[in-house]
Amino acid sequence: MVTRTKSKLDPVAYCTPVRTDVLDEAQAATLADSFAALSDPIRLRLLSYIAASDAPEVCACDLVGPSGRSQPTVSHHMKILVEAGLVEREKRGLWVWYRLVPSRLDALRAVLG
Amino acid sequence: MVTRTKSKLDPVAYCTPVRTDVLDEAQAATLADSFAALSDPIRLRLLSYIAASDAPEVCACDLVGPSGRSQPTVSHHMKILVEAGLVEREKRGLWVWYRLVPSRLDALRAVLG
DNA sequence: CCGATATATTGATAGCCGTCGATGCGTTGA
DNA sequence: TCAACGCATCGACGGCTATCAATATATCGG
Repeated sequence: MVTRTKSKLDPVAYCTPVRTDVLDEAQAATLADSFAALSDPIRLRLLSYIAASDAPEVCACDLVGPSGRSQPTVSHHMKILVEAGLVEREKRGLWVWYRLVPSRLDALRAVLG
Repeated sequence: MVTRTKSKLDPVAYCTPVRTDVLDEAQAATLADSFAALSDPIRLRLLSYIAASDAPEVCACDLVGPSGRSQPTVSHHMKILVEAGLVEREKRGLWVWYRLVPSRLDALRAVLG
C-alpha cells in the first residue's frame, strides 16, 4: 500500500520518508532544496534566533547585528528561508517581520523519520 | 537550566534544537555540514535506496545503476555521506558495503524539533 | 606474478553560492 | 514635496561543488 495521507499543498510534507521508500527524482529535488536552505550556518542561526524569541515575530532590523553579516547578506539569506517555506515575511510600515512556519519544520522532521 | 543529556561523541546530537535556543557559531557550523550532506538529490536518493533495502547493507556496485551517475561520482557522494556520519562503509574483498547510521538520522531529526 | 575486477583518486571544467558595496524602492514624518 | 530610514536588488568577486574521463589502488583467481 502506497497511499498516504499528506497535504498536497506542502511539497515537503508530500514527500516519502527517506527511510522507508526510494525517493523519486522529483521528491529528491524538492527535499534537497529544503535541506539546502538549512545548510548554511548563518541561516541556521537566523532561524534559531527567531524560534528562540519570546515574541512570535522578529524584526529584520534585529537580525543584522547578531548575525555578524551585512544587511544585504541577511536580506539574501532571509529570502532563501522564505522561499524554502520555513519562514513567513510580513511588511508593516518601514519594518519587515519574520515568523517561523512550524508545519514546514515538522514536515522536514517527518521526512527524516 | 541549560544542562542536557546528550552524547558528546555525536556532534549533531550535542547540538541544541533549532527551535528552543539560539545556536552558537560552532553548533551552527556542525549542523550546516550535516544538512549540506542532505542537500543534494543524488545523495538523498542513495540514502533512501539503502534505507529502503531489505538487507541491512547495500553493495556500492548496486548504487551506480539506479543513481544514473558515473562510478566516480557515486563514490564521491558516498564519501560525503560517510564523512557526515550518516552512512558506514565496510570493505570486504573487492566490494564495499554501506549501511545507515540510524542514530545520526535520529539526532538530526531531533534538532529540527 | 599477472590479468581482471571493484572502488578511489586526480585533474579539469562549468555552474552555483556567500559576501559586500553601491544603488534602488517604498514608507514615514515634517 | 522632500529628506531620512529600512529593506531589497544589482554587480562583482572568490570559493566551493558536481560531474566525468583518465588513472591509480587494492583484491582476487589462476
